[in-house]
Amino acid sequence: MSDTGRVAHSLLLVDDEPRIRRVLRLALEDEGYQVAEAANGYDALAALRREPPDVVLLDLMLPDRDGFTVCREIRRASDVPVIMVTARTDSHDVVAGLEAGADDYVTKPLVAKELSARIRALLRRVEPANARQSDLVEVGDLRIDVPGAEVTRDGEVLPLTRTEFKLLAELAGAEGKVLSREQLLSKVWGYGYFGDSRIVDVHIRRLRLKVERDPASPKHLVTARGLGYRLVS
Amino acid sequence: MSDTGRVAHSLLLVDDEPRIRRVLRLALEDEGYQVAEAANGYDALAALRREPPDVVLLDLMLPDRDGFTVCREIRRASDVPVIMVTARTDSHDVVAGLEAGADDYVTKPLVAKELSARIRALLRRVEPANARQSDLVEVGDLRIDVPGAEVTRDGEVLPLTRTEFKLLAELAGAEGKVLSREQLLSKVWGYGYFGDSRIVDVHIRRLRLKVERDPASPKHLVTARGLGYRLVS
DNA sequence: GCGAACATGACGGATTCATGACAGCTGTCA
DNA sequence: TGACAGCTGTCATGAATCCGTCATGTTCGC
Repeated sequence: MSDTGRVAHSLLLVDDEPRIRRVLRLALEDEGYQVAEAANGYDALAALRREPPDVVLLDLMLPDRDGFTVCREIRRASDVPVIMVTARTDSHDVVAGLEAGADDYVTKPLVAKELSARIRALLRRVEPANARQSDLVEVGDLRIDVPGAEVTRDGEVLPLTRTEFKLLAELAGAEGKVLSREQLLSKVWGYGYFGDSRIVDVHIRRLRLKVERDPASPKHLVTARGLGYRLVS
Repeated sequence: MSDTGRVAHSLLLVDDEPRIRRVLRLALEDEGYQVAEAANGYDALAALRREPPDVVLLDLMLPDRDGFTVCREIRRASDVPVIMVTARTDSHDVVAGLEAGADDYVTKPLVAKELSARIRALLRRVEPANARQSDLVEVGDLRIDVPGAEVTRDGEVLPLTRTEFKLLAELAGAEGKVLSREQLLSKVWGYGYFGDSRIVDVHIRRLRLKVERDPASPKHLVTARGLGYRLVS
């Protein structure tokens, strides 16, 4: 539960004013965060899928899209914590921001210590949920070693590729729940992948060929027709 | 996935001013929450043990102990979401409140809509972790695993299709209440569906064939002539 | 007994998924 | 650098099965 020995938390700072970014970045780095920047909504979404941060700090006034829209777009594929950081203090904006999916809403001028405290409070709430994925998952005769990126059956290592492993690990982390193609796409391929969702089918097949004893009638990687796939013991 | 049919969320309102409690209670009940009250830290902790709420609203100025202390005491025994509600706007207090374990910190004078939005944002973040229990519905000898999209009887999996499953899950969520064809149409088929409502009959039949031991005289999926259908144990 | 409401069985179109093939890309190793 | 193997995403095809509709039979309430 404690943060000892943990790597610095990463933030994505989205604001169109270079000066504000600079000030905030310095203040936040001072607080021990690792800060990435984006100047508009488009860049933010790209950065998000390239390297998902622990928290997004989102300004409302952006050159391309407004922050509400960007927030909704983020939420469409990601659960990343979002804090709206803006000069607009009107209560309607606060409500709109939170309704758009933001977790918190703070107004400029900012006090760095307070922002940092709010980030910590949010991380405290979110971290346990992320940590819930245990390091070793056993499903039927499969042992999935997540940090080791290795899957064994009867002590024998199965030669999975990276994508195959990430896919299997996601399904294993969901404890038998059905995951839709879209969920799997955003988790395995990353948020913002726009290709055909049939790619999931293909990789499920490749996984089955390696993981299932009889790939023609899969026991573990089960199809939920019209819904997605799930992993069962 | 949706909250349809969910009971109201419960709040515990901790403030020593009866007048403020009254105003807040009315405003929050108006927003659809179920509100309990406590006038001091001692009562708050007792109420928390007796009947844990979904969210605690905690004033800083309390007659017995200050809010920071109460918050820390709450945290010692519970992960319940806490929002500090206070007149003290000083940034140091905000930081202290959040460091004491609060999830959010809002200052009076309050805008009910904003407070409500912040409560919703917090619940949105917390709910998925708590949701795990209500995911499994048992009706008679049927076990309906909603996230797993699976129904079992005597440990045996019933091969339901997507529509059949959604239909059964809706009926199961209503606990013996009669649901009209129109209600079922809008919940299972979605609001935009304009076809014949007899489609419900057909799927009820298909469900009976798979779910009922004697489909000719259904025990669970009961017809309410002229009204709709209901699921009974 | 009559009409309305529901049950039943059948059918064709539409979805959805499995499967195998293939070309582009990436990283590796000589 | 160039060859090469392995990984990835795309596509076409075919099979399975699901779904909405309809016609007809049955039951229920009055």
